[in-house]
Amino acid sequence: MPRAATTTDVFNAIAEPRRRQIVDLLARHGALAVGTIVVALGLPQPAVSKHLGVLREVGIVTAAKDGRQRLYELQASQLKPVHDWVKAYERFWTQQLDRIKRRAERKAKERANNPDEKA
Amino acid sequence: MPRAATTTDVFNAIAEPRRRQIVDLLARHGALAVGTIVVALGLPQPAVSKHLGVLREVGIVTAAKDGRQRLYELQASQLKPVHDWVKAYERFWTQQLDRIKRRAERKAKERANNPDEKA
DNA sequence: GTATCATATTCCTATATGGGAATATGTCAA
DNA sequence: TTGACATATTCCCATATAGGAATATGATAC
Repeated sequence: MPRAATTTDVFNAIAEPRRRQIVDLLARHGALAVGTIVVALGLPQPAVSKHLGVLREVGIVTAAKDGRQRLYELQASQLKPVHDWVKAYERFWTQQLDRIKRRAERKAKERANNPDEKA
Repeated sequence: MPRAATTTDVFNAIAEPRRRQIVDLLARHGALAVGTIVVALGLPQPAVSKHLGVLREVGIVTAAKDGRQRLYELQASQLKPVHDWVKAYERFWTQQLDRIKRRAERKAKERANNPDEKA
């Protein structure tokens, strides 16, 4: 079996760096025309259209006609499954940071109590 | 250009549902032998070994020899980039939930004030 | 209608799968 | 050494790209 299609779920859709760039861009600027994205990312227009097609199929973006342009808007809520999954691991690095922080504070306190002691 | 390799970055590595299952399993149970994962997920052993190989290559897991077994341990901190990226979008659905909640509360208050009014 | 602008689609290609089967490697036990 | 056990690797295949080039579609202006 080959790899699952990028259009089957959000995890596959955002595995592509360019698609994440498009998402980021739409998050910063609201709805954008394809041409704007083309200019912003410096990619060929067909490439952008294809990536938008993938994002559209999984629901991460929606398109609205506007004259001869098409405005794409982010539907960020579709990213929630990714957030939910990875959030479960948040504690692993925040704990790590906490440990480092506490150790640093303890060391500082030791230094304060014993100013002449060597490391 | 084909799709990027699953070993190029964490986003690609976790795009595979089975690999996320393995990550979840290791998160719940600490270091596990390959055979344990095979039994837990009901996958063929070579499949599990291959997925572990991908996860190992991007650093999400590490392997330690233990007799004739190999114990795989999660390195959850490697998932931080994913969390960092998607966290930026958290506000989109929490805001949404806030709005829904506020609206529900407002409606409830209205009903309390006008018990006989129709919807 | 015709030319033009904006976007989507099609066709092609090289490549990266993920699964299954078979096999290789490595380790321990007798 | 030999055999059993645990895991990794190799080979093969069907499928899904992502990019480039060319073209199709759709809307607007003239």
